[in-house]
Amino acid sequence: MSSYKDKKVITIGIVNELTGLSVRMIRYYEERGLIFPERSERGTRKYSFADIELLLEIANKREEGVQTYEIKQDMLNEKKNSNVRDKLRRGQFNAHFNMRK
Amino acid sequence: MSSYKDKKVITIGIVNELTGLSVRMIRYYEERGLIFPERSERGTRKYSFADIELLLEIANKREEGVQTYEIKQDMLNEKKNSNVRDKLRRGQFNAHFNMRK
DNA sequence: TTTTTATGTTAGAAAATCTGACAATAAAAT
DNA sequence: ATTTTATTGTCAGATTTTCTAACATAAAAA
Repeated sequence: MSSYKDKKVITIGIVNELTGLSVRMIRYYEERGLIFPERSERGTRKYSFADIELLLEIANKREEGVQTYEIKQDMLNEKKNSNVRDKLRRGQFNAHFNMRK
Repeated sequence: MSSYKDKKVITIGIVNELTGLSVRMIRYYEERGLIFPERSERGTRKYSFADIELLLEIANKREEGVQTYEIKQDMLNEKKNSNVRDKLRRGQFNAHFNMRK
């Protein structure tokens, strides 16, 4: 279940070191709804390795000129697709499409 | 190679949360040579998930009344044994014991 | 042309960490 | 029985890290 990859334990300074993204940009991508760090008791941000990988993908897309808004849409689509795949995998695909037949 | 488990990216406050050990104790176990966090540029400690697991083991042994010195010796022995296993696995066992035959 | 996006920078406050020291108790060693 | 070592806690002052909010600017989009 909760693997190391998904545990939110990394502070923003380390994320900066690991991604090369400025602290400003890391916060901005949060503001734009691309990442969702947790917060400690008194408000300091905590990221996971998964977040870091995501930030690296975001950085790549940004270098290609893709805007944060589009990146977000892409991410939402991917999530939707993976949900569909989940349903397929669970054999609910037919159940869904043949409900009334 | 460098998996998430071994990357030193976690600050001592988070280690405290994750292990329940006081910051004082975490530093003390370092002083006693049981753990080896890395340091950031200006000196703040950075731990890995592996370090955290080790700290939990240390905490267990301490609760059983084992002293840090003994814990360290145990760890050194385990390392030695795993080295022996490595050599065995590499087929160097016989080479070692039959050198002069 | 006006608005939005994407960053940088700065300022002041708050949070987190560091080292070193002193204290106290328990346990071990002599 | 006395002395020493081990294991924590706490405190103080300094340093580092992070936070929010604001202002600035160039490029891109509308």
